[in-house]
Amino acid sequence: MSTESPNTATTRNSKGRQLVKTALEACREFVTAQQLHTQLGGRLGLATVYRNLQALAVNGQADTVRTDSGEMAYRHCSTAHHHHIICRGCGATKEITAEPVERWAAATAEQHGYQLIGHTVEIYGFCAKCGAATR
Amino acid sequence: MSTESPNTATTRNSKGRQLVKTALEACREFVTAQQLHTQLGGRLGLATVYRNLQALAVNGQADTVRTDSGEMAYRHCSTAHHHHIICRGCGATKEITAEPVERWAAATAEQHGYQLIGHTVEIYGFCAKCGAATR
DNA sequence: ACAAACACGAGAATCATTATCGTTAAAGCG
DNA sequence: CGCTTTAACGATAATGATTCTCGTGTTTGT
Repeated sequence: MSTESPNTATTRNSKGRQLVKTALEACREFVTAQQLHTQLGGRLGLATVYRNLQALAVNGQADTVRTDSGEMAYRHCSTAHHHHIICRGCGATKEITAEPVERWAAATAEQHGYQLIGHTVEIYGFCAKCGAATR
Repeated sequence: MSTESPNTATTRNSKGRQLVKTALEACREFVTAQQLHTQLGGRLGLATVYRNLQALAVNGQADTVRTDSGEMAYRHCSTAHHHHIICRGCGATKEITAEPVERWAAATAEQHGYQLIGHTVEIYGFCAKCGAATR
């Protein structure tokens, strides 16, 4: 080895690595490992999809979030991103932009001496319809 | 039944309900169902702990987040809350206050006709130490 | 082209969470 | 106050996502 062994990430330019990366870039949205595996139609083993997604995340080439149901979702990094507002009643989801938060996140990271990688923002509540039904 | 059946939430004032609620209030922090169950020392079945925590969450008496490892964590609602900035290198976590975001969340919810219940905000990056090691 | 190291695939193992179902105990009523 | 109804409990099985294992196939460096 040269200077220092990197980390958990994969290093080779293998079939699986290519497929996962390409497929992830093709999706403009967050996808789970399972979805990606299905989408690849068995051309790649499930475990391999997991491995490569993790590797991409570690290498900073993918962002990760947790879905509502606790699954991990990945998205290719350079995609313009947005956040969600979720209704606890009917599950309706709207995309929202969060520019003030983006700025705040950057500033806060800096304040604490962190190099910003990413952030997670979600708002949940009751939408107009469900809010009315609740009262 | 009287007017309308509520929802998935528990309605009775049962042993389990009491225990879970009290234990949750005692913790000032987020706890997982498993932790709470352990903490109760088997005085309550695991499934029951899950049931009651969910019920509290649905009733708006508890907030929920997902831990880094994907587990669900609950916290009694009225606790003053904060967010976290997490280092992807060493896992170090700092508490941060996010007043601007709180306000933004409230405003955004209103804009979309939602009754705000809660939100999730997390920032991740590399802390000063790990950031230096990476470059 | 060859050897060594890494990545792959298939399936087993984990672990949190949910569902099942017979039993126990609240709540309301006569 | 005892009875009936029905929600909640407990133990355990089932589910589902993710991780691990290990033998085999590929990529890389020389």
